[in-house]
Amino acid sequence: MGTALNALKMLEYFSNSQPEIGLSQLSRLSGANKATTLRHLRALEEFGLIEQNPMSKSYMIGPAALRLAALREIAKPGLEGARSQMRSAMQVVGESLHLSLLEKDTLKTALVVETTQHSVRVSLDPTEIIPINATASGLCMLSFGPTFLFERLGSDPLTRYTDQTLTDPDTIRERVKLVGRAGWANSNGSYEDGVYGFASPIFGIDQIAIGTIAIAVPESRATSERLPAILSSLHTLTHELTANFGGQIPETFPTEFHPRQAVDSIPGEPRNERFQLSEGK
Amino acid sequence: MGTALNALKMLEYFSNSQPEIGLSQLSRLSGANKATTLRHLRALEEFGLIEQNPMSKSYMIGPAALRLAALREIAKPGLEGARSQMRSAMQVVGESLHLSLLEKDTLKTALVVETTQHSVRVSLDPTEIIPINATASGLCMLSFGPTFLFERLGSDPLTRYTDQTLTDPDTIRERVKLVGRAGWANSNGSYEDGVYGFASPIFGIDQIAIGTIAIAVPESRATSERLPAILSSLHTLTHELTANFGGQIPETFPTEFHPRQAVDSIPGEPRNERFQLSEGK
DNA sequence: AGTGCGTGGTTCATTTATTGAACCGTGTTA
DNA sequence: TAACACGGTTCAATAAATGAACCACGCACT
Repeated sequence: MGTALNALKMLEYFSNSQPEIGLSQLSRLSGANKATTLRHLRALEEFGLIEQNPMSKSYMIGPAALRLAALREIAKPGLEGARSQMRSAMQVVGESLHLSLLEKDTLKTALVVETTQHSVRVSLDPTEIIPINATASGLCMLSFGPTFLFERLGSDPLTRYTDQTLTDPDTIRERVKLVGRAGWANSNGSYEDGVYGFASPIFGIDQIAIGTIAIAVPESRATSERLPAILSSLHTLTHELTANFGGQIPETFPTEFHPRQAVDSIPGEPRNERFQLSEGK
Repeated sequence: MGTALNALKMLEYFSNSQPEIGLSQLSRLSGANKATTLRHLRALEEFGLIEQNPMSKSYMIGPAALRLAALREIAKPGLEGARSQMRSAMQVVGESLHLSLLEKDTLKTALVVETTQHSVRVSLDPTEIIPINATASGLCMLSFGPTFLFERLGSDPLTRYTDQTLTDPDTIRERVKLVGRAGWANSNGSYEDGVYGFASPIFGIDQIAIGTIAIAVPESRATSERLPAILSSLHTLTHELTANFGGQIPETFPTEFHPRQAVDSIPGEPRNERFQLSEGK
């Protein structure tokens, strides 16, 4: 059941590393018979979603993809799509959300959705540049974003915002490693006192983060029982937003987010009803 | 025959003016049964090429389009695709081809493919800005491009390049009208003496020209018997390149190019073995 | 309240297109 | 020269797509 879908699935096997695929190879990859593979390719080709290299006889994604993408942008401009996804996530977790995108070499706020459920909320300036050393989003970007961000860490002095702010490049590198394993990052008052941040990456087509999605929780609501809900929202947002922007999640990316994999805690603070984030390390 | 293709054809009905379509309406548009329409949409939705607005229940192009477009750019970057299409056209007509794209408000050379079949050929400087009043490409752009180009015609003085160059805005407007009906434009030595130019538009997603494709013929080979071949090459190039850049041909665009619809001739020159371009007017 | 119409979506017997093993011709490699 | 992998084709068997009728819902107009 679902011939059309099976045909479309042929498109899944094209990737950055393998933009052209031959008939037999695609037949092997998809597990379908060579004849059916060919039929599917022909159908896709007629529509323009597949193009055959007349020399090598191998197949690649066709120009119709561009037309559809342009139409998509009309139907749902990138940020509009992101906004509605963030809104529905906001309904679930009841906290403010914050989408930032990497522009050149700085992480900039692209979209803010504030919670409508609480009067005490984290309000963020939408014009702000996100400091890479002081926020969960920044750690995420260092871990999943372009390597140059990580490499030149510490070449410029890191600004201190609160007494929790990380300013030592080496400790930041350590945390970034943990973020890479966990898939998400958190920060506790390292940018603004009383604000707990949780962030996960949004990937581009090349499986490198193009931005982050973050949930900001005021200290008063930062109880550990709410953490699983936050993380699961974050996880689905990473997938939805990556899809929304036309990106691709790396295969190595965690399939779920574990509360115990937090990278930041409040040193010296006794375990209490607040997030106990680093006990599992 | 071709279920997958029928499913994909559902995507054809989405447009700038109609980015969201409901089930019944799409069923009517496509002529397919409502049940099959729904099945197709479901298949496309599962792949991500269709997304349903949960509120209005109507459908729109999905985020997978963006992913595919990004893959397409990897497999065949826009200009690379254009180059190979121009090469094969060059093999057919045996003349130099010239792709220009509108950048801001000037028409710039993007790609030049010179003929390999003749030693006498038209060579074009690839860094050149194409004067809109003196070339076939310019006339095409005025006719099919953004309206502001046409509207502010004559607000700046028009440069004269040869004694054939058009510098009077009113006569240019007259020619542009003809080009709009014909679908293609020609120029005879209005930019450089001895060069016959033939151009047709390349359309963007909004059915407005984003550039032009031109064939440049040296006077020595400008015989009228070669005109049909040139025009048919131009016509297929308009379609291929428009597809290559993800654009869409307007419904009103001519389905073929007629030699008699030429807009430019050599005033005063007797009819001879050269192109007799305006005799049909 | 009721009536009619348009909507999105479902059902199931009928029809029709999809499927895949085997096959062909060609080019490459050993 | 022989074996192999490639792209592509054939055709009987089969499994999937199809569409008329139908349902439930919402809305506008009497």
